[in-house]
Amino acid sequence: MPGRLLPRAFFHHPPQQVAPLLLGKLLVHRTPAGVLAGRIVEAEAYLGPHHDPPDPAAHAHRGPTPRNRVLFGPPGHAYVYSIYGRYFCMNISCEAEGLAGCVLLRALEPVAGQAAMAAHRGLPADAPAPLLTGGPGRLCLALQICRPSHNGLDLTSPRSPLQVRDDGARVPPYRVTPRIGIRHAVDWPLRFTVAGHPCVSGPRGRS
DNA sequence: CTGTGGATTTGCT
DNA sequence: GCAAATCCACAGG
Repeated sequence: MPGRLLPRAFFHHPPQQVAPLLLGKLLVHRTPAGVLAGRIVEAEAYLGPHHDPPDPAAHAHRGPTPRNRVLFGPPGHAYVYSIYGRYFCMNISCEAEGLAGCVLLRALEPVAGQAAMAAHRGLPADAPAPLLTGGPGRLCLALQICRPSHNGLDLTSPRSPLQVRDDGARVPPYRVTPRIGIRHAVDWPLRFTVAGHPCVSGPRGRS
């Protein structure tokens, strides 16, 4: 397994602070069939309901529900939810227990298990990387992350099949933009993208 | 290249 | 009932 497991303290901060630090880190999924891993190149922060002003785009903004309860638990856990009935998206809980900030992982650069990722996505083995993991729904399909199996997993446990690791790569130069695909707070600068990376989602990897 | 609509979970009004 | 942190297929220019 490449690199060092990120400790819980890494996530014990507000999401707008954690999100840019996640750029360049590895999301690693150990499966019975092999390791699937990608480097994070795009992430969005969603603020908890304690924040002033409240973040109307966050799932947690109306308080805990059966779906979002892991956001209100300790930091460093996976929050996986289904969207539009077809796809899954993955977040990492941040801040102290009771504070429901999180970071949505929106795009990865494939690092290990590319052929398996392509198969999971229903694409030929030599499909271009952006089609494998460029987008929040795509990366969950490629890495086989779904609800309920992965929802609530502790990403900082050495025994967890799903981890975030640091292989020593520096945080790359990045841009800050408004978040994608939301209808509220559309101008809040909470999206962090690796500058010019082809796997960043949106038209032509919109910066 | 652009735009449109379908698939069908979850939770709130 | 409907809106939502999406992706894909397909139509038209």
